[in-house]
Amino acid sequence: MPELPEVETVRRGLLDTVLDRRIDRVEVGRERTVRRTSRQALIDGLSGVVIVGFERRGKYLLGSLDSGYGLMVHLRMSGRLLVSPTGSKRPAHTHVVLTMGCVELWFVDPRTFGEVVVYDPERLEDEMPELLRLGVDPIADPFDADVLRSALSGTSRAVKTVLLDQHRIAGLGNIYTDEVLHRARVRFDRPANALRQVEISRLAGAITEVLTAAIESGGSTLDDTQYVDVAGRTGEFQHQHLVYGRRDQGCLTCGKSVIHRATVGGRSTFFCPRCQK
DNA sequence: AAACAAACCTGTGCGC
DNA sequence: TGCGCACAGGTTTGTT
Repeated sequence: MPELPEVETVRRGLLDTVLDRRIDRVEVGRERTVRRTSRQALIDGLSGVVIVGFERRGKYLLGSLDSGYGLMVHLRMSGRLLVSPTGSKRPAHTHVVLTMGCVELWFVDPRTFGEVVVYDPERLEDEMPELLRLGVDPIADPFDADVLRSALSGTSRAVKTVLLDQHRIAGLGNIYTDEVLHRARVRFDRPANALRQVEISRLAGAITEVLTAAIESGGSTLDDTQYVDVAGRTGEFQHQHLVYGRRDQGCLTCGKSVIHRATVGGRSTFFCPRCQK
């Protein structure tokens, strides 16, 4: 579910609600959520601790603890972080609860693909190796056509597949990849290393513009309302989707074709065959 | 190297 | 109403 704009929206919500609050109680329901370490490791790592910062790398949410340790949360497909008054009724699938005085932070995750981990930033290679392998973050890092050209170089895989590869570019998922390719007028199945310079420039511009606009809109909430921010509010960027989920509907860009659906790497892909070459 | 499938889970929506 | 199936925003792993 959540891609870069949704994770960024959650990050900003956490800065406003739980930053600098001491964690006085840690509850872990489903141990699967803390499978990388253990229930006890999370309790020991967070009890009595203050979260003093939140950063984001791609879809990874990273908290800094006053103990010197780090807190990593990945929402994967169905994870949500919600902040509520202490004692509120918890939704189904609430697997972790951090009580911080008058508020509680809940990690809710029906499909249990998500993760919550306390790690030692000095031992990243052992404890959070994937963080070291993430590619450029188009919002958090300097990003332009040259950076994108390097990220796309050396592979003939379909450009959509490469944009989804978190080792090359961190943060794009299935929704935003399709939206970006449409706005750049590039077909999803073009070999990444065969794009012309002008196309790479359009793509870089579209990535920055779409992600920035989506963050301003608080992310995208689809019909199932799976994604909401820490206060339970929906995003609004879905109203600006031009292709995602619009199979057989008229193209909003050219008005002359309809949106087609294909499958790439097992993922649904939406595009306009007339606009995207 | 790349394409594909399966794995991890639960919920929802659809056709019948 | 109920049943079975397809499908879902992510990522890793293993197989052709």
